[in-house]
Amino acid sequence: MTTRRRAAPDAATAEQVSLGRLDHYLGFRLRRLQNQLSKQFAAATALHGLRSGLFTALAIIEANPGISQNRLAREVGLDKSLVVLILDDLEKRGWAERRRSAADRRRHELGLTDEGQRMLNQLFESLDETEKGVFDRLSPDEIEQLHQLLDRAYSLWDDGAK
Amino acid sequence: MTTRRRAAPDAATAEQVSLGRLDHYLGFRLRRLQNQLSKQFAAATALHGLRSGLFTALAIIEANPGISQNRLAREVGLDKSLVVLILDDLEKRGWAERRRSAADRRRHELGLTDEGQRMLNQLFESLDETEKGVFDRLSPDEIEQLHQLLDRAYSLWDDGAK
DNA sequence: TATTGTTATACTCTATAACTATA
DNA sequence: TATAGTTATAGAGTATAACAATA
Repeated sequence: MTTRRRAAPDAATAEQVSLGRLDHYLGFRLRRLQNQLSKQFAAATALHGLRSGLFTALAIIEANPGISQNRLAREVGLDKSLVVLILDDLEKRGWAERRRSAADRRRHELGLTDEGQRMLNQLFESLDETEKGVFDRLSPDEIEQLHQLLDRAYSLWDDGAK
Repeated sequence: MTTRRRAAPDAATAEQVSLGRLDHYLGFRLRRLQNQLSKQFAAATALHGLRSGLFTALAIIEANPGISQNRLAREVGLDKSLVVLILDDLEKRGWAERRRSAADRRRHELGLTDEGQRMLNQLFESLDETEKGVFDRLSPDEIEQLHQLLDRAYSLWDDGAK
């Protein structure tokens, strides 16, 4: 087991701080790595000042043109009232549009503008570079392994709830 | 590649929503899995109403008895003013104590109470069960693989910053 | 009556800066 | 002058409930 950051058991006064039992949990390592990744991505896209959830919303709309705000909310795991704010933001930027549905006039059908599509492509490029940087030390095989392990671990809990 | 949640490309009206390009990024899978994990853990410990950062702080104090608030802050990646609130909370619960340092009277030396130690043990048991549940489908070998891959990917960015 | 989107409200989380007491 | 801890404030992020329009 790798213990790079591990110091002596009670080295509170020394330079290194021990992680103790935390170091043996996947949850901790998952969070730690994901934090690094999202900080890197936020830094790479800082000039746009993207609010949280905005990038994901953009990507889901791209993959599901015409999706309603309600379904989008469920998919990103946010309340529909939050999605209203995200859509307000996206429309203000000119990256997405609400179109009243002809079939069900309560709904909005969501879509990207050309500008939004260009931005999304650009954001995915930033994400590509970020991930390339962070996962530098892993071989393509190992990255694929990681994908599969994460996917299998998650699929158990895909209960469609919330 | 596993595509369990993948629907037809533009199936906005069908039951399944496509994740589109997101599905090909480790950042997305990391976040998704980590969300599940932390929701499960929060649910398992809901009766205590633990504020965010409290569990981690407790674990770091256990592993580094006598640590200062400043070092704790750096280790958990929060501002020292946040750590004040967490310590207030921990003391109110009777789980941790601040003791004025004799060597440097500006500092507090942090430590767990017996009650805090018992609680932490109990919380780690909950975490054990949570992880056991979530990573049910992975073999011990695969779990160890996951540990190592996550650890190696992270260590690149262990720059001690912030 | 139920659902989609909206608004209002409040609560948590976090960052920043100013303050105090010690060094 | 610098550091450890504290306080106050403000800004995000999020959840909840009430509401209007439509089904």
